[in-house]
Amino acid sequence: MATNDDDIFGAAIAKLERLAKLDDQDRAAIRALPCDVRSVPANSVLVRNGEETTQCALLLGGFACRQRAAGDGGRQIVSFHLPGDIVDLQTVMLPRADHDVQTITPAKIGWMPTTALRALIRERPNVADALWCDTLIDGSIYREWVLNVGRRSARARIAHMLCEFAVRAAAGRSAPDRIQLPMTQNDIADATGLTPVHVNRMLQELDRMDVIVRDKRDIRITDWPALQRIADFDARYLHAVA
Amino acid sequence: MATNDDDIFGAAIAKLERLAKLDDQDRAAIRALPCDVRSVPANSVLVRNGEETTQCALLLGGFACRQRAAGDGGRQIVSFHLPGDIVDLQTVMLPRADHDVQTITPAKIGWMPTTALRALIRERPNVADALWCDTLIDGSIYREWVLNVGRRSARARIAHMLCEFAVRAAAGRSAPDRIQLPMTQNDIADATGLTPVHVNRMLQELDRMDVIVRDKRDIRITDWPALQRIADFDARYLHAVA
DNA sequence: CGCCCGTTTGAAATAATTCAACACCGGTGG
DNA sequence: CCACCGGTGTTGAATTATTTCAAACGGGCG
Repeated sequence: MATNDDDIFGAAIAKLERLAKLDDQDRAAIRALPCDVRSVPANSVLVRNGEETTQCALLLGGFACRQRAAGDGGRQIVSFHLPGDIVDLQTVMLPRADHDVQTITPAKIGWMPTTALRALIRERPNVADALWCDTLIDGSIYREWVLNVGRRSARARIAHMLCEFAVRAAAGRSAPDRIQLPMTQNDIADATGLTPVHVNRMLQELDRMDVIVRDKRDIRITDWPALQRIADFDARYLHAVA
Repeated sequence: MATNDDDIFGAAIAKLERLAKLDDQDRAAIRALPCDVRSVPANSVLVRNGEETTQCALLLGGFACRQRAAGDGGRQIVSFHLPGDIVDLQTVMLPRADHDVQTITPAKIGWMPTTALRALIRERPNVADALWCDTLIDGSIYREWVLNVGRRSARARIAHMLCEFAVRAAAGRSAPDRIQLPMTQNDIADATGLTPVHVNRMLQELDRMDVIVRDKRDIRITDWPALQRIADFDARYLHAVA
């Protein structure tokens, strides 16, 4: 079971394994999935609102975001995605996408036919459980985001986004203290429902408050408890991703 | 297959049937679900954040909302629920609740053991498909809400909430023109991330703009296209609930 | 070198909040 | 039967968080 260069499913399996018990057959079935690997530049659209899809994108490397466009041209990022995430699992059941998914860095994508995923789900109940858990956790994250943009101050929203990203990037490992943000301040603005200039000012404020220190997009969290407090962050909504 | 008084699953089955093909055995299996029916007053807590649950609540009559509490005492409603909704489906896979569910009117609830639901999902793939679709649509609605509170003006947020509620209440039937809101302006405020007084002013504004006319909580939509335009509402995110 | 993207800064404008008071209504109890 | 009461809705004025607009900076890259 050593991870070799071809084990593109490593991160994804590790993630699913945190959500449900998988046996050897389950793992083998996942590894047997046909998967077309491609490298794409930043800002590539992986899923487009309204389109019908026959392929599912597994994020193998790099970062992506899920977003909805407002009628006035504004956009709202509704989630960020890390390596190991199946970025459009809902197209397995709901073929017509209701939003966009876009890479925010250069990324490596594994494309899998939805039919193969569907078959996997029917044949491997454990995998189905894990994937269902995954969508439920996505739902939980969305709920937290509604709370975040709906009821928290600008400063708290940004702190919260940092907290979430830090613990998700840690992926089960502990104590996230340094994060390399893949997204621009503009992206943070679109994720928190704020203006880029206000995001900038709030980041400076968090810096002045000595809870983070910034070196461009490299952020060191110097006071994790304080950041959590400011953010009103309670990791339980992530359901033991940690 | 005539609906009798005991057919408490009518609304739920109708809803699932809109999401996936069900056969007679599927329907029979659903109807065979053990279900303990109770009437509860308004503001009853059905699911409490942090608690482990062994029962799932099916909303048979009345209305409920799903909400998260902010650390400062504020609350954010993240969705409303109508008769036929399984109000805490995620507890089937994720036993520990990450939010609250509360009735907003007197309601009739059918309590079902999660184990029975879990067994149903394992044995009836069609039902599993329908339920999965349902959770995916919930996710889509959450995404729309993130956009709503994150990027739209107060007026648009409230208009959007009205639009969504109107088409969901219509449940497949067309042209919703009159809706009886079950929630207070305070609830609307908590759902849109606004203040109760601002909600009040915006409702008045929509009234003055002649797109709705109000008689306490009874709202007649007099200009549906205009309301949709103001709301930036596009029903596709509801995925053919209509 | 020059250009573009992302970041930073300042000042003015505004949407929404806050606070406080009042009207209304159905229900409850004296 | 009336008086009171809490919850809901409404109004006004002052305050504030955030936006808007505009301009400048810096650094990586062709």
